[in-house]
Amino acid sequence: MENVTIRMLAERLQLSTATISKALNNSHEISEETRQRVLALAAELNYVPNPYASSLRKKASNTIAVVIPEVADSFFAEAINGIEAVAQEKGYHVLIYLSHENCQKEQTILKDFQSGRVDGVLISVTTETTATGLEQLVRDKPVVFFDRVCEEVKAAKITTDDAAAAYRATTHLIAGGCRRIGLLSASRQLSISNKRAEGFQQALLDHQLPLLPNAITYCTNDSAANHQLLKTAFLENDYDGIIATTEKLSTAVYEVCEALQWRIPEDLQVIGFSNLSTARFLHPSLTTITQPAFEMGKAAATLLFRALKSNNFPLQQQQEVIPSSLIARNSTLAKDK
Amino acid sequence: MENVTIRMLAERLQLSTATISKALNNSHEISEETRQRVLALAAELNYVPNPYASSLRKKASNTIAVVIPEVADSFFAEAINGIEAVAQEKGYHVLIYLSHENCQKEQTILKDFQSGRVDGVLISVTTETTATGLEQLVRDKPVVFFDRVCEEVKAAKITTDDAAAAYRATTHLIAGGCRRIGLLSASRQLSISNKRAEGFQQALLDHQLPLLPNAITYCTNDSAANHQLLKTAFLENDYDGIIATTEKLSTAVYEVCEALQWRIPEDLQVIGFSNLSTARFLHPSLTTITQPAFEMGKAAATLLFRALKSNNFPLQQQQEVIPSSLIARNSTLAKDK
DNA sequence: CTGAAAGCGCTAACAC
DNA sequence: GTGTTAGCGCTTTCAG
Repeated sequence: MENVTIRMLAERLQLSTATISKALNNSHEISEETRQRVLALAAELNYVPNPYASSLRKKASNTIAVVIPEVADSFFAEAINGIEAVAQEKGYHVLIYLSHENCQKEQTILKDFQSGRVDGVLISVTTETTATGLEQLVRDKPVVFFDRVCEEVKAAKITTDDAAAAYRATTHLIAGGCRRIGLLSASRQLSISNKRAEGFQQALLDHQLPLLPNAITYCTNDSAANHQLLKTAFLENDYDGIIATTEKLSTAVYEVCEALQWRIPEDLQVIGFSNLSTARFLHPSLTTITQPAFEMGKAAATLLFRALKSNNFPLQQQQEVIPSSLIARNSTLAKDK
Repeated sequence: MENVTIRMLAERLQLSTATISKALNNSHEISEETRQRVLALAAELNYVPNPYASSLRKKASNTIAVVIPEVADSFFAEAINGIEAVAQEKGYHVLIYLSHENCQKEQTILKDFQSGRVDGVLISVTTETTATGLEQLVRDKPVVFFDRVCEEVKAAKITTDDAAAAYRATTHLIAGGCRRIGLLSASRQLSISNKRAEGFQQALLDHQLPLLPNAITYCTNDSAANHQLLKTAFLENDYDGIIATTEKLSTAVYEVCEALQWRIPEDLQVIGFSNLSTARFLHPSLTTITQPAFEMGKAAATLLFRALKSNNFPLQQQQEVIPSSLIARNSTLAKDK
């Protein structure tokens, strides 16, 4: 059976394609009676509209893009959930693009968006991203950054309280008796990484603790390389507390401690930014800064759809900070928050 | 700046749109010289083709759909990674749909595929799915099932060695001294669940162990309900070993054991189907059946693209079973494999 | 090697 | 209320 088109419906009902189109789109200029006839026949013939014909004509695709570095990270997985929930409700489709922490790939992806393939974009940038390409994208169409935002670009942003979270994490370690605290950062560029570093430094300052010369270790995307990097850093700096600012780095700390036979929390107290549902079952259970991943995805999508619905919504000025929470467990000694 | 179209290029170069189109598509009927001129101007004006116009005309979208129950599960997250890697390489786009374990939602999603929005579909069905709708889909366009396949439908399938894995898991528990083994199943319908159950039963049989009347607990998608269900099952059946056939159920077992103050592995040995990278750091470290998630996604996508490339590829007959592996850790007592 | 023309399926003006 | 017409931007015969 070949595809049923609006034209076939028109012929069968002795109506024009325009009428059919309007009837199917619940236009108010169509009488209830013909509307019903059209709908009935459409159902009978199992008519399914061709989205591309419609998109071409309307210059709107009912599709949004989600661009993230990777998906195998609880944060992004949950964020996608939040995004998809909203999109499904609004009848939008979700195209997913993984940049694999590769700025080049990200550029290629962004370039494609100039085609009109998507009506809007939700993006969390790579660790290497600069403003290049993003400025243009934001000018072209509705964009909402979430979590890993690009500071330089004026655009809608959903973030969590990065600096405050790191401040709290640091304070928590200090309360647990740590004096030589290290921070593992995912990037020198990423504003959220820098904010976390700032919160960390401020906390040290406020508690009259010196910033160790090698307090901050900048990690890469290569887990084997990171392992080596951390091992060296741990041995050289003799940390008594560490803050891992990503989920992967949190796991890496456990691996390295195992390799070095350092006990957590006796030899090293650990706090990690992580959304792992199993954090409480780790050995020892991991004290976490848990980000509101699902909510952030949902908030970002909601914002995007508001902009998609009304043109005069000042999207670029929207900024939302959703607080994270510190959950104290056994990888740190301070029991309060 | 309004969108650059093929027509604008044509006017500027005093050529026809047909020539431009051919030049851009590297048609061999175009002279190298004009091809270069066209490409140069396209680059200069930053021409980006409209994918929907092209799709409408060609009746092909260069887009595939991935339909999965959820994304917050390491298995699916890794599978997406595998899929996306292949798709990106082939220049395809990936639409993602979450069925949220809801058969109704899944139906709605499948229905949309009749529109020609996607050229092919990769799907892992919900725990409730029946053949309804799937038969039609498979008739309509290339489809590859992965992991959670639908037995009744004749179609390409990528699975892991479910029965064998469960058999091995059971044998492993028996080797560790378990005599009252329970299995936590995600579904009564799902063929992979049933195969796991079969492998389990066969192993008991082969080792002359009786199948407890309540050996198999069928869980739901509601984690609170599951928690209660497991608690009751654990107390009533006094298991000494348990096989959790999904990642979520594995975590649930840890939760319930904590609540009941049962020690793992002394009171209950646990083995879980899980791809969690942190399995080795759980307390106690979790013995797992680890599925080749990334490979399965990759294999499924590769198969789909083969079908998309050549029409006479007998896609529906393709079946691939990728073995899983048992990784013995401290939640079970047997140390061999 | 290049171009003219026809249309993919749908929608939006504008008539009637 | 319904129909006519003219495309959206691209690809594909088929002529030349």
